[in-house]
Amino acid sequence: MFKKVLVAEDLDSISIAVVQVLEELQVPVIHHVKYCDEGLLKIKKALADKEPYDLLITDLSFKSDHRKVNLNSGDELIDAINKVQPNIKKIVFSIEDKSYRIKTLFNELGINAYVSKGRNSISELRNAIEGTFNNEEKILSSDLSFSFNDKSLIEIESYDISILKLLSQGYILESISKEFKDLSITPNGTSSIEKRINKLKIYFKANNNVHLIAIAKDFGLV
Amino acid sequence: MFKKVLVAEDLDSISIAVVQVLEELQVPVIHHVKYCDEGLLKIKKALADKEPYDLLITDLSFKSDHRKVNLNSGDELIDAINKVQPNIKKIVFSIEDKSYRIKTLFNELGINAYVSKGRNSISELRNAIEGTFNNEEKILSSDLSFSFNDKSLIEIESYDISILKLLSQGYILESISKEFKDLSITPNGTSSIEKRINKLKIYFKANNNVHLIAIAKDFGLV
DNA sequence: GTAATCCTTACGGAAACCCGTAAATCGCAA
DNA sequence: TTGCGATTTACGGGTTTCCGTAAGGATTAC
Repeated sequence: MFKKVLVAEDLDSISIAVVQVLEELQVPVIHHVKYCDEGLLKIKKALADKEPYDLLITDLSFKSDHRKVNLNSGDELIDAINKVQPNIKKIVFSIEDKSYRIKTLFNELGINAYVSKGRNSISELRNAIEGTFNNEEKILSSDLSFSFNDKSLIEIESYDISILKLLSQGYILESISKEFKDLSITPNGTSSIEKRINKLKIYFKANNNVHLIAIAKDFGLV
Repeated sequence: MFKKVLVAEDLDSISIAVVQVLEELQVPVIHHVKYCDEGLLKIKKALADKEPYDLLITDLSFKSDHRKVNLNSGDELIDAINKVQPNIKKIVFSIEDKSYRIKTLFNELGINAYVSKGRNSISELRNAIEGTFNNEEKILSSDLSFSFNDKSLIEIESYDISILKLLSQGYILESISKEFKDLSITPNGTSSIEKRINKLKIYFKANNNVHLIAIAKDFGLV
């Protein structure tokens, strides 16, 4: 079993249960942080001491409070860790259940397992830890039923996300066009952007822009 | 201390910790349900058996799964319980931290304490349970700093929420007006609704309707 | 080398919005 | 009843979205 595990989870009510699972699995060294920044520090320190962690279990969303932080989310934490210790095993344990979000975690951040917090997530988490230790690939808790071949949501690319983001910030078509020109993102004609928004509206069955953004928010795209 | 407590919480990772707290407080009977419907059933059963619960601790949001349910949220559960056992003490334990939401829980559903899930929520929860037992009123976990006299968000009433809801569902002004006429909600002229939306835009510093809905979503108003 | 296709951009009219002003209605008190 | 103030509704013009059509440019097929 893993020898040294780091848990990044802000909610104390949840971390208790996670640590319990690790103890049951006889992991000798279990560390727990409530902020992403702390997590990165511990990883770096352990590397410098030549006693690196072999597993990270992290949440995605962290509450913000008075404390000023650099890393705001589990995504950012993983990204930062990948730069210093890319070979560490990574399990994400989060409430998120949108396939779009989860797919990018596997494909872009190279996580080993995803467990969604739910009614039986503790046993799912245990399975994921054991599976990861046995080098299984792309472990998904069983209540998530989407397939990695499902092209439906993966077709929505970062270009679309950018449009949705700007729309949700109150930009009008013309401003988006200008912004894209400044960032040299193409296509950037108002008409092309308009067409793309139209496709999104058809795809999401939205009546208008307002509706579209509401749906995008529900899907966690922005 | 309380004699019989019901915990309604779908995430197993959290309920473990909540039950632990209750055990530490020497509560003799602790029951736990993962669905709101079950919760209501247990309350009714206990009443019929003349052994009613004296405390309810519930989450607000419950994940939906294959199971068909009547009650979808903690709000609905509390509302239903209030109809059969209004005198039961009620503590809400949720991630939600928007003052608007929390105020309505106290004012309209008559809860006794609100604890927001956070980095030290377990001790906060313990305090809330003890405070509720000692008949303290309107207990709020300490990381929530808003005051009940703060008029800023409470001014947004259900009328505004209705408008935002319909907007987020893709309704145009005219449709909203018609809908309000059907439901005999006044004012219902397109112009009045327009004006109200305008106020909301000023209040939330939104550039347009799209922006407004994005903000409303972030605030958890819809 | 030409044609077919796709992608980007442009244009125009109708619908919906945005925003200010003016008229109508309602509640209340003199 | 009358008059006043506040709220609700109506109206109008400018802006943006919405949606179809089409021109220009790049890539691919033949």
